[in-house]
Amino acid sequence: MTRRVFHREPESVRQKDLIAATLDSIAELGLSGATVREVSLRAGVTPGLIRRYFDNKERLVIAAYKVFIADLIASAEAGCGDGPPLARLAGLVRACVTPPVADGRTLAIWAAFIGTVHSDPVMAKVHRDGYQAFRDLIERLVAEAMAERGEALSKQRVRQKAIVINALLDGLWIEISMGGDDFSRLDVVRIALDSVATLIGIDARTFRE
Amino acid sequence: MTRRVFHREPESVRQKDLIAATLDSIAELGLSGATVREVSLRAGVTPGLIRRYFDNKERLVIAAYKVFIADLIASAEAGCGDGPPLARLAGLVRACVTPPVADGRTLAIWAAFIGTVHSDPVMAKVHRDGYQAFRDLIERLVAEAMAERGEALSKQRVRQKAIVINALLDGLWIEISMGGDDFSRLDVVRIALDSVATLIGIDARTFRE
DNA sequence: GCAGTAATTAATCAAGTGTATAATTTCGAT
DNA sequence: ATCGAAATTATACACTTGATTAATTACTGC
Repeated sequence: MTRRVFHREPESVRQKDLIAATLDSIAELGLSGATVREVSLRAGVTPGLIRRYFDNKERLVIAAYKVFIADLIASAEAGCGDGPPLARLAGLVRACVTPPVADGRTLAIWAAFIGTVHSDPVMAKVHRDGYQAFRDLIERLVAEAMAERGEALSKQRVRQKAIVINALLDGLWIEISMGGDDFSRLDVVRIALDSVATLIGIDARTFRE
Repeated sequence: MTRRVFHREPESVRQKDLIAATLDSIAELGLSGATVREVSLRAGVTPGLIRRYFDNKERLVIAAYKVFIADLIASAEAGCGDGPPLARLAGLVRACVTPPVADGRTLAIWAAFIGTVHSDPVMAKVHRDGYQAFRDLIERLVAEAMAERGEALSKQRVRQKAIVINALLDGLWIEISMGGDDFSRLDVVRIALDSVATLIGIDARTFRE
């Protein structure tokens, strides 16, 4: 019986491949479908390698969660561009309600992970860190945007606005990604922008640029 | 070796007990922790009974999901009271951001279930039905509330407002239930009410009653 | 009281899981 | 070319899972 041929890969690409295979498995089969065998199969590798690179399956999942969240925030942040604050805030809003952030696959993976947060302290920490990073981003943008308009708000009020905007974006993101509703992409962006404009008390037309 | 003593129960109460045990298991241990053995242990019963009353473990989980969603919507609906439309909408908002709807355990169970929706068609249907029921409720309340204030909106605009309010409530619900932030209950209700008032374009003071 | 029926238990099974380890192969250094 | 170290595979193990079935028990109607 001849063994299967294989070729070596540097540690970084093997890790990346395994994480990608993990996220694929979770997206298609759910967390319970992301078994060691399924993941290694998708990565074109045998189960033993997972142990080599991640020790545990648990650590692989955690690593995958970290990468997933980092990519998600990076996508959102990339949508901001580098214009004036108000435009950056609008860019963030748009990014949150359009692919690749607002997307069925993304939501599926997010949902699978979220389901573990309450009963797994490590996953909880990963979640908390990512969540805080995102809300800090919003908070910063809101503060700068209001300052740009000459309306300096107290830290308290900025924080409250950020909380509400964050909640709205989260909710819209879920609704859109779930795909139950049948609004076109343009509608979605307009609704999101108008709502955020209303919430921070500026003119919708101004905000739409 | 003497067998353990047991007593018979009517079908309805056994089913209810098993479902309750399932939800408890999921809340504390996650979906993967809700094994047939764990559930039957919590229900004070042996694993065989699950098969008798639900055929599959899968059907038990689906039944539990249905009950969970129905209870959740019932809680929200109960918060509406039976006053005028605007007061009912305010009641709904308050209910969504306070226990037992906004609550760590509730969120944990919801999250666990949500993680299965994308890869399980049956769970997806249960979710869709519950989601639609909730948004219909909001849509109805918004329509009546606006009519009460003499501002009759087109179906389209009511629908859009309902989508946005629904998203905001979802997002706030998640934020609050997750418990990461440290706002007091009064703040939460006020923030939610003010935000919804702003979104539907009425005076916040009026809305707070 | 007693018999019969239905609920419940107990025990077992096959399949799938994560993990461990030894055997093999690849590939760079020499 | 070849040797040696490191990456990868193959195999096996112990355990947990959901499912199945036969034996037992509790309750109902008479």
